[in-house]
Amino acid sequence: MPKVSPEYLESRRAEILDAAIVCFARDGFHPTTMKDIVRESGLSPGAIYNYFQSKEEIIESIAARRHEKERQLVLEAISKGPIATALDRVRDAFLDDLDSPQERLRRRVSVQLWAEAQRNPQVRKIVRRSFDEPRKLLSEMLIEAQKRGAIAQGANAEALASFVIAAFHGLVLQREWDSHFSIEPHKQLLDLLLGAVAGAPESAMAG
Amino acid sequence: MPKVSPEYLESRRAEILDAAIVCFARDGFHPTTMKDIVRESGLSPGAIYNYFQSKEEIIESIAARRHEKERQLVLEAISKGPIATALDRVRDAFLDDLDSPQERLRRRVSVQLWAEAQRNPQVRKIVRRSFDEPRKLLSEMLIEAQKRGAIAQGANAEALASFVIAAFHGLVLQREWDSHFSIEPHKQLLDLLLGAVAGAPESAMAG
Amino acid sequence: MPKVSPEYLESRRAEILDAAIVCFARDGFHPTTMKDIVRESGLSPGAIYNYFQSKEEIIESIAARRHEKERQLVLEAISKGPIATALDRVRDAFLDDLDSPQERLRRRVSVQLWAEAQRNPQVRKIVRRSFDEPRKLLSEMLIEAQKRGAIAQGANAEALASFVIAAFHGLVLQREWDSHFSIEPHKQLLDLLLGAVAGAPESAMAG
Amino acid sequence: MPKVSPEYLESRRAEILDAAIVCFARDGFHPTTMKDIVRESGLSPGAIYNYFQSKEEIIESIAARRHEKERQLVLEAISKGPIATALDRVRDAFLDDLDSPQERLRRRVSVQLWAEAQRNPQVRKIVRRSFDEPRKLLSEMLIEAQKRGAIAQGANAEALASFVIAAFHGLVLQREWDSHFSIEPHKQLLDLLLGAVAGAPESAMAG
DNA sequence: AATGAATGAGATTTCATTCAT
DNA sequence: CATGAATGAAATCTCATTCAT
Repeated sequence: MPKVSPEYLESRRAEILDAAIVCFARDGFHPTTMKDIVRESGLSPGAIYNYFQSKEEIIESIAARRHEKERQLVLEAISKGPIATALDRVRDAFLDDLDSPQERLRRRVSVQLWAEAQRNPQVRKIVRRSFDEPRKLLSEMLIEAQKRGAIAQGANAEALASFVIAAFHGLVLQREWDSHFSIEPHKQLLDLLLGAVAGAPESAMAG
Repeated sequence: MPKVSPEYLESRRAEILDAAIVCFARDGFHPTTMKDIVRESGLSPGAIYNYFQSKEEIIESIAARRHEKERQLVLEAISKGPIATALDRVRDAFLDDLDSPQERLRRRVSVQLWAEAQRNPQVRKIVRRSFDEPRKLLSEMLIEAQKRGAIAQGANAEALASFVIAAFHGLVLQREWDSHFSIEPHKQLLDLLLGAVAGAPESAMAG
Repeated sequence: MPKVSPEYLESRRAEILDAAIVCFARDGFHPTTMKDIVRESGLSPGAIYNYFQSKEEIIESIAARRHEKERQLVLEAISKGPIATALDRVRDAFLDDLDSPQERLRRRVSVQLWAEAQRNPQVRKIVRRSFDEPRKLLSEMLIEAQKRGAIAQGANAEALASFVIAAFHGLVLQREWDSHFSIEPHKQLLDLLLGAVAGAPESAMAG
Repeated sequence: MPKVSPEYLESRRAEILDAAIVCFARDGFHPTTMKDIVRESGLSPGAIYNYFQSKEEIIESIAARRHEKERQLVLEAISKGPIATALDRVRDAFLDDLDSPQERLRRRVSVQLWAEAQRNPQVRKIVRRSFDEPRKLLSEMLIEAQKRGAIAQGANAEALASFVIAAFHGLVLQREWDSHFSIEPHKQLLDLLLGAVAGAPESAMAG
């Protein structure tokens, strides 16, 4: 099976990552063995090592792909409509797929990545970026909103962006572990908070 | 030859758990070897196995201890002052020690536990409880506040409790991975949210 | 589709062997991978396997080629001049190229072959021949010299041939590993020995 | 099996090295698997790795032990008798055990070490020393002999030492691979050479 | 003839756990 | 109760070789 197209190679890489995600979501990075990934992917060990240098590199590639995916999600949500409702679109983009099985699988792996970031510097770098960049994008958007007067001048845009992201991450966890979880009430609370910020007196919001 | 006091036994167990936490916070559960724990604790492998049946049991004990600790934190915060300011006390109890090094160590292990819950049923049970019980305590308190009229009647107490906890969990992650993190602005946003809930019209809060 | 000249095939084989020698001289037979040889030769794995059935066959071909080369060296040195100075010519033929980089590369592979002969019967056969045949050639030459009276009658021609070869092999090793090595003094010692043998009383040389 | 004596540990190390030597002499370093060593030693893989960090370290330890052994052999031969016959004793010490099966095993491993020195820097260091140090010891002895007038003043002591060692190494190889090998004639040739050096005119021996 | 992706047996090493002392 | 050497199943990764194209 010689000289195949770059697209073929890329799709093989993706296949392997998808198989690995299934395994990692089930068992976590370390208890998952290469044999598990071999079984799930239907390839041979050697084939996998033709595409990735090590298990670590698979994990790091998943982290990178995940990060890129989220960045796109934010960027698209922001750009794909009137600026006034951008935050709503971001909110929906993230919260809505908390219920998609496919996405839950990936969110479980995100939780693994938060844990893995503690020991793997490469993963840590990507996880840091996955916190920093969305916060920056969101907070730029909020500053824009302030300029338009849609949000109180005194509001601390960066903190608000940060807080919204924190809430989202916390909800990811609850989606997994809290037996009473449902999305809708949290959306309303988020809106309530944003509404409150919109009208907040300066003193309440100083950074 | 045996015959030592139960207190001695308990303090030995605690020593081992403390040593394990140091290791787990650094490397995660699975990459940490029993040898690491042996080194950190200064005990021998045999000694450790006299107190715990397995590495899994150490992890589960840490999860249980952690859970119990948090439950106490909520209970104390609620009971140790006027009910009107209980939520403030809970908020402070949790947020303030996000900056204590000792506590950060333990929070890092909490992140590991979220990941581990995916594969270890025993840990999952404890993690579930650590989501459910605090939510229940908080939401009971909020319902109490509603009865007193301190919060709008229409507010969805359970969702609010849940949301506050989600935000806290998200902040634990940011404390670790976001390079711009500081607590204070988030406290203010939390207060803003609670203030908004207190005065919210029923329609905005229907569960 | 095949149909290429035997010369082409032979030159391809030689290319591969040359590339392999570079690798083997650097890393030894077993640590050298086929991938290394692929890289060094610029061919593909499949191409190499069209010329050799296995890595072992490459090693054995190198051994055979090496052996043949040395046999020629002795034969030429002996035949290319007056018999009286044949031994000098052999001596020079072998010692002089101990300083050629090309030849050092090949000598390094000879050392590998000595080691490999321990486990690979085919290589062992060739290595044995590479000890036996030159010894035989040399010793026949010495017997000739005895008949002419150039060497004492009592001299043990076979042992002397053997000893001269031993010294040469030892010098190959020293050339590689002894930091103080230089050829010239050893040539003189060899001459001194041969001179002594020429005039030795029978008693000193009985086989 | 806790807390055993350092002697016990040392003897276990030696056992492992002895088992490894048997395997290495049979198959060479790289084709020998850890499983082979496990089988030969009767220990478990884990046990072996309690004493050596890697297979490489086993090889290096064998090299070091071998080197030390030879150094002792030279030192003892030199010091254990009248200086006038020291060279004879060295000669005998080395040549005589070329026929001992135990020693042949070890010599086979020496050949492996010469090959291995090409790629393993640690082994190379030891092999270099095993060439340099004996040469130095021998040549100091020869210089002493010159001072006493037992050897011609003009003789190049260092080259002679070097040559004698080369011959010995070459004989190690022949012992293994030459089907006609026997020691005795070579001893006589060595003596003849030394005798010739003893009486050589200065011009023939200038370094 | 050439290519190079795929194979899969097998190599080295680790590590949770045991148990003789 | 403590020790730590020993165990051995299993993990990650390699690499000679094949074969569809």
